[in-house]
Amino acid sequence: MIYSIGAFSKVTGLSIDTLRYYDKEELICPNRDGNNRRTYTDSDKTWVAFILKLKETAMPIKQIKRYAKLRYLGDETVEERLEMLYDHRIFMLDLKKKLDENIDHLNDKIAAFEGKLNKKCNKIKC
Amino acid sequence: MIYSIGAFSKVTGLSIDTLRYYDKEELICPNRDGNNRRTYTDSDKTWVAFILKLKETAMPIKQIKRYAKLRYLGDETVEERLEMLYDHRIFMLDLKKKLDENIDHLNDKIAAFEGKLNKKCNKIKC
DNA sequence: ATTTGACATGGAGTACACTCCAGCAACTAT
DNA sequence: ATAGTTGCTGGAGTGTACTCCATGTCAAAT
Repeated sequence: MIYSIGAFSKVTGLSIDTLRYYDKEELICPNRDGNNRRTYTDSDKTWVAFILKLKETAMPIKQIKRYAKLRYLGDETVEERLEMLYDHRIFMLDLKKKLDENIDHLNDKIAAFEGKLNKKCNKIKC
Repeated sequence: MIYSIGAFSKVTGLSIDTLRYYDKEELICPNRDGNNRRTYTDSDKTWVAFILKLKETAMPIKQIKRYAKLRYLGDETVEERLEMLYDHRIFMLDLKKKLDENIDHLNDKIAAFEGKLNKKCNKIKC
């Protein structure tokens, strides 16, 4: 299956401008047809899904770009990419730890507020 | 305990420029001394710690600002702030879900890569 | 034949969250 | 008294990740 930029925009949810921006940044490198128009494949679709996952966990474009470069270089770069993924896993586990702590903190905060509200309610007899 | 902007910058780890920016944005509103210099208190320290937690979980400045406004208005705004915290908790739990999914996905990806590497190793007999 | 529509490019503009700088005031140490 | 340090303001500049725009090409529809 081959997609024009408009069709690909629809299936990925990325805007046409964003796709062109990603092309310029060499994040997603589509082929071109006889009229110099970008042609995207299903393999690009898989790749976009992965990029979006990396982005969801705050991997900056530059780093994704580095990964993309390695990916386009082929199988010889598997080790290097694996290293990147190991690093990213550490980053994500750290993020998860922080997030869990923050959720705990938020729960404490909410409990404190609820206590405060109850006292207030008692005072005004409701 | 009262802190000058420089001292407060050191205890919070926020740069002097950031503190002035947060003041301008009405996120942290320090008092001023006779020479119009900002004076921060220990209560501001607690507040900064909370702001940093909100920021760590991607709450945008504008939203923190709204919270700050309510906070400076005093106890009558507790209900409203509690609402914001409830919303933020939902946001954070959602973030956590996404993050957990992404970690799972990353683990799968890593496992796939490791399999690929092993095959390669077998091919070249190492 | 011309209009329409999707696509192309280069470059400007935007939002966010800072970060830096020029120019000035006031206290502090020598 | 002069230099140094710390602080003040307003405004400009930075990096990231888009987003928008003017202008132009090409194939298909009318």
